Amino acid sequence: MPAITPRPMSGFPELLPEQQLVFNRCLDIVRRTFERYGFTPIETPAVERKEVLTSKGGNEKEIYALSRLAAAPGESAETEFALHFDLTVPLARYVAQHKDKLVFPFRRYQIQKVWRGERPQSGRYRELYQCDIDVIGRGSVSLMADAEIPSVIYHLFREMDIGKFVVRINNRRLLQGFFDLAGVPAVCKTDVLRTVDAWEKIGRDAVAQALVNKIGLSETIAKQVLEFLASSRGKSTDEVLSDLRAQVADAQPTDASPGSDDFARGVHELQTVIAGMRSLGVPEEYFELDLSIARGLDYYTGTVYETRLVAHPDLGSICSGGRYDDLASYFTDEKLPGVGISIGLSRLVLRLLDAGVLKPGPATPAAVLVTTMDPSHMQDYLKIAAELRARGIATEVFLEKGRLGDQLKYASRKGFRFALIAGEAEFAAGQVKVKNLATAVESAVPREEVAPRLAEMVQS
RNA sequence: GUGCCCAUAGCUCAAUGGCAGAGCGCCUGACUGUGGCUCAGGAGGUUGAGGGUUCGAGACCGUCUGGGCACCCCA
Repeated sequence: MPAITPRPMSGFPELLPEQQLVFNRCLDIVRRTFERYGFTPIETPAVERKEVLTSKGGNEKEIYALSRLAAAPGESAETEFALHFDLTVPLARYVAQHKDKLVFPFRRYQIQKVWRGERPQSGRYRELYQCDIDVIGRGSVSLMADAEIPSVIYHLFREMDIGKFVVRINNRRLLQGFFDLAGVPAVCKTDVLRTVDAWEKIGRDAVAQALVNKIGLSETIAKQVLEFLASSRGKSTDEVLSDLRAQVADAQPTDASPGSDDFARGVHELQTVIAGMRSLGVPEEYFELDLSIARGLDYYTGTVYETRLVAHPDLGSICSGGRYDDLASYFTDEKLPGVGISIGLSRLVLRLLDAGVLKPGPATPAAVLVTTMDPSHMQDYLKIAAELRARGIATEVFLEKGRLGDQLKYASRKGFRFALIAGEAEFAAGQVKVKNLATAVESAVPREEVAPRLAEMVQS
């Protein structure tokens, strides 16, 4: 009997090799796309000081702290560190700490695991990968950065081949301005945004009820808010924009409704960002102006994004973010505005594997298995493998003893595309047999041409 | 933290309170120079744990542990 029975740890996903390869391919696409837009990588420690992590009023119950298993007498096993639960807080600390050495606008990407001490459920993990990009300015950041972000997302998910998706976009300033104009009390605006954000989940009627009963809006104002938020449904982007411009013209700024400035500015921002997205090549059918997108987090001040898979709305938002006025107010007095987005890659890839949208392939990164039918020729097998690797062909040599049948079985189970077979007969003839494992077709190749020929075959 | 549901072989699941099983997977052989297919065989279980009811519990009852789902929050 073994001393310890291995058990899965709920919320800490781990993958089989064929799944891990799919996951890593997605990671590669994310990284390549980020770099194609000039985002530069950074990595921060898995832990931060507790004071840093709790600075934004993060939910302390969901933060894992670091402690030692034992402490010397009189010492505490506690440490001042805890695991980061997102990458935004560490980024804020990092930028504030290094701002005099960084070049602004600072465009960084960060792909790391984060930890959340919550009860796991489907698609909710306690350890997960986040992939973040942000553009951070000193004092200001161009609105065109807001347009670049959805372009990155578009190209990234297209390459990942995960089916049709829609980046939904809105502007918080516009919403805030509208709320002012509609007479929503200032203290309620955050609550209204949060409630509105649940529209998709609980439906229009429930939102209406919550606005009146929980937040205390008057029936009239609640109705006005709801009608506005729903007014983008089923309309083209340009229709919504022209409706909004008409409303800007109607809204006369008064002391009673100071929001008209914000409203007008929000509409203008949205318009500018959408024009930028179009120039960057985001097709019309992959984005959507949706006035009901609010995002629950309160630090967003302008553009906000959410991305959904059309065929899998149950996944929720697979990628979301927005613009904020001040990234690091807890760590520096200097104003550092920015815009960014975060992809929850663990949720995305694991759920897509589960749903069969992404299909696991081979359980090996190698394309070729060199079989070793005749151990007395082991040195030849190793040389062939070295030649293949020198040409960049991922190659494994079957190093154990085994019948050829067993070696081919190993090859097909692991999903190699080609097996090289050579025994006494082939060596005598100066040849090597290349077997395509999918088609079972074998071809004899002169020994010295093996590497170039396979390079071609692996390509196609 | 609150509520609901679940726990039998590696996986998916059967078994009226009466001998713990099937399919898939895995291993071996048919096959010492050819994988997938087929056939034959094999391994694998303290029925999550420990109590109670009973002549008898995988099943019924309560306790613990683990897991899933919803709320909360968010990726």
